[in-house]
Amino acid sequence: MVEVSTPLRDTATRMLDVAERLVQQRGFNAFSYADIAAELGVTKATLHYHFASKAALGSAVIDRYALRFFEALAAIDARGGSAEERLAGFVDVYANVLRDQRMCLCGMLAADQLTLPDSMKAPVLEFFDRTVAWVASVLERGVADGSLAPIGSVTEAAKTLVWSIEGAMLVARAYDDVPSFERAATQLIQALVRR
Amino acid sequence: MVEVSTPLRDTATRMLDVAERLVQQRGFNAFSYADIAAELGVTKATLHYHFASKAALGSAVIDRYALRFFEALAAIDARGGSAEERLAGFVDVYANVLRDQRMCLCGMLAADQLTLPDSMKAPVLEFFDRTVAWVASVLERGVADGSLAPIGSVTEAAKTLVWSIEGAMLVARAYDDVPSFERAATQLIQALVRR
DNA sequence: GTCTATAACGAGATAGAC
DNA sequence: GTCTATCTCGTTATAGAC
Repeated sequence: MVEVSTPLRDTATRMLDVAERLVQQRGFNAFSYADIAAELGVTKATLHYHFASKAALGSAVIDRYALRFFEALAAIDARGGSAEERLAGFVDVYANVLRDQRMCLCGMLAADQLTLPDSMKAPVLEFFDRTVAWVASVLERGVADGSLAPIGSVTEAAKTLVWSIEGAMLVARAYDDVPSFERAATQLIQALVRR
Repeated sequence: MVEVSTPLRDTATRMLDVAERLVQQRGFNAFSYADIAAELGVTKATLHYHFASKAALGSAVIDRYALRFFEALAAIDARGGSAEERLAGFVDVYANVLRDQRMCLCGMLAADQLTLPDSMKAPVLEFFDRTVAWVASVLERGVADGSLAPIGSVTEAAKTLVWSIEGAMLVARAYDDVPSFERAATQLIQALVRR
């Protein structure tokens, strides 16, 4: 029997929710335990019980974000569709984050890279490695069926697309201009389509 | 007669130098007056004499950075050359910043946008507006002589290029991988070349 | 123009009661 | 699991001597 009096999300989970949003909106160095505590209506000491240090909290935020992100990419694959449709789905994952006035978590952490706790540095790069690998797999499919014609190697083209989308997201968010992000992303994909 | 005993750069200028580098490397929220004071061998109080607040310092950093950046773009124009050559020169400006392990100042501040002092927010967006306008002028030239064939409008293509280069720079810096930045930028430009 | 000294506050983190 | 209370340190900023 499920305990019905259990809150929908426990404190640790709600803490991750708030921390994730604050990192995406403000960066790792521009939020504090006090910010989260105020929002959740608990004390800072409570938060330290769940995540002893800010570094531990940050690592947990990355882990959960990456888990969900790559689940979303797997869902795109599961849906099937052409390479071009999959790339559109990929862009839509980013657009949905941006609509929430958030930057990609790892794009934000890339900006903070030099000041991050050591334990957080590698996971950020792994996120990009895996993302580029997924996009490369989509480009492979498009090259195989003749629908896509990237300029350099598939891996280089994937890297260019992912890194570029991060930049479009970064600047579009500063303008609070989601449509411009979508136009830029569409242009980047069109550059890969055989014409 | 020039005063020869004058230091090569006065304190205010050296302060701007250090602050600029720290913003580009660490972000606006991850450096302090104490960091600059330690590096220059003066006290924090001395720094507050030159720039009363961190917001004033930040604004001065943006102003000087923008001045130099658009001088560099003007120099590219003065040199003449094809649209493609001018875009290569544009990318080289960014690559030289990246070689110093720095992010574009305004790209970094775009990440910090939500937490910036109000006085710094508009200048960051103006930097991007002006940069896109310059790139658009180069694309116009390329379209006019038939060497370039951007996918959408010239302005949209310029926006895509500038925002994408910011992202390539952001992620490449996290990897400390300048060659990958240059390959990505080359691909972005190639996508604009008539083939 | 630079200094010493300090104010006023917020950060991350811990001890120990409940 | 959450609280109160506290520690230590770093932050921006100012007053006033030199």
